[in-house]
Amino acid sequence: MPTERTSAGDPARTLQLLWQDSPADRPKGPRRGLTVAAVVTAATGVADAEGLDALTMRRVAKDLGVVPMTLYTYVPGKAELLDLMLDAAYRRMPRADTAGAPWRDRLTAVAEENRALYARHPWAAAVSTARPPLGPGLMAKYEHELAALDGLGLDDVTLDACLTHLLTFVQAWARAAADARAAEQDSAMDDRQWWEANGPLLARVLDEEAYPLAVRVGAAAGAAHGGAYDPEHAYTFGLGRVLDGFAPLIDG
Amino acid sequence: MPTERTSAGDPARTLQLLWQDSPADRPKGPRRGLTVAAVVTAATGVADAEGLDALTMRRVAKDLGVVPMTLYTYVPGKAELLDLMLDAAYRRMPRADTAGAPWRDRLTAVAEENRALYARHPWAAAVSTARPPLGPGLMAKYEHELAALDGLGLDDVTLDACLTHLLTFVQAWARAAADARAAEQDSAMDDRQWWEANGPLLARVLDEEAYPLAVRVGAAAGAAHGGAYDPEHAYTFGLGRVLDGFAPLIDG
DNA sequence: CCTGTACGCAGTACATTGTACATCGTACGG
DNA sequence: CCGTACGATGTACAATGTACTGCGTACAGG
Repeated sequence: MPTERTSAGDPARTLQLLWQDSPADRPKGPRRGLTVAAVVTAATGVADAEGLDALTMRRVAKDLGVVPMTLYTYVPGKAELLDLMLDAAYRRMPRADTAGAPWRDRLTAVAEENRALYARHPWAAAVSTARPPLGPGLMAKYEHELAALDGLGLDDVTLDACLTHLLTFVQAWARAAADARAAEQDSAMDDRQWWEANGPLLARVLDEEAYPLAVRVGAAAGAAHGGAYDPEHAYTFGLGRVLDGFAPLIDG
Repeated sequence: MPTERTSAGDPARTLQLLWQDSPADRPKGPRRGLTVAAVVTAATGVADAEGLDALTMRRVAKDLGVVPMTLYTYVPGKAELLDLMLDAAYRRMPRADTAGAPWRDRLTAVAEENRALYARHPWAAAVSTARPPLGPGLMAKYEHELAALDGLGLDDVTLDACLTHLLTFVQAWARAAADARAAEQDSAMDDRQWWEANGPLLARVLDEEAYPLAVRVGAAAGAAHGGAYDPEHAYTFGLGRVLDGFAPLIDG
């Protein structure tokens, strides 16, 4: 099961698809029953509703009423389809204009936009973008987010590093939240039930003398969040730390 | 391809394996040719050398000179095997004693220990620990890392949140670094070659008027790191931001 | 109008995965 | 000395991405 990754296909073909470089309709042959956009939309629908694991070529084809192999006349393969899905998702992101606002508000807005992206498309958090899909969606997103950090006195390299750091935090958080939801679904146990199932067993082997801090802090954290992982708290706390981490660079 | 996840199996059985609750040898039947530890070691070796994708039950069995199904007499399934692998890796982590050192040094040491873990076991970064393997390795790790943050005036809930934030950063960084390496291997192109392949094609469609910041900052960042993603810089910069983010909470 | 050809669509097929199931053989307790 | 419990084996299945092979369609040139 390879990790899902963008830009795993042929660069030229992928870029052509991303920028729709060839609107030149082929006159020969039977009429096309679908469009690339329709395939991307269907695939996104599957991934949104049932996760990346459920995103199979067979499933997308079924939703479109065609046989699996038909998809391959629109898209070179699953890797390129993922690129198209992600760039399209980027393209659809709302981009609030926060020009003139304090920098913390501007960066908070960027974080929120990304959080909303992952809320709408949880699968997007799981995709590795070591080599991003170089499409119009990513470009618009990058330009917009750089603007939120521009003019604060940071040099370009630091500016890029700050943006990467912020986006890495939001993505890591989204992954953790999605993983928690997935674990809950797969095990048919919520966090509380899971701890209730493990706690007594763990207590039998766990030497409280050996792990005093773990027991004390673990209990406190568990009690504070109702015994469960609390994504909301992790996000709020983490974003605060990230912004405080930027302050020395920006405020001087 | 489900996301790799810990604690996906039966809690009771998993905990028993993790804590080796039943050293009671069964007298009946043929002698056991292997041990659970041998299976875990072999599996870790495969994952270390060739990544999680290459970690298949067949492959581990082959390395051990047995038929795939034999593994199932030692381990309930692949999910539990992953738990054992991860907890064992946690158990083997060196834990430096930094008592008395300044808090930044102590947290830097924790970060370094985790970075070393992911350097030795890149697959560990990819495993979701939404529900961690509750074994002796994790407990020792948790206790040790809490100690690095204890006594700084943080309440227990904040202490736990800070540790989570730090570990999330290191893991996210390790994932990015591993993804970059994997992309390089799979595509047989390093970052520079990839950009050389995509750059000219991208230039044809990319309107520089439309994305001035992206072009400017992208060029600057690319030039600074030799045209490639620079994990070392991302780690150093990111860890600095994380620690600066804690400063207001700790230094007051 | 007619026909050749290029191309969209469909069906079959294969390698790879985790693991359920049934079978076989071993070696200790009585 | 032998029954039985249990470890090891081999076969089998469902799901996946996608290569390959046809089949039929519909436009271009005559």
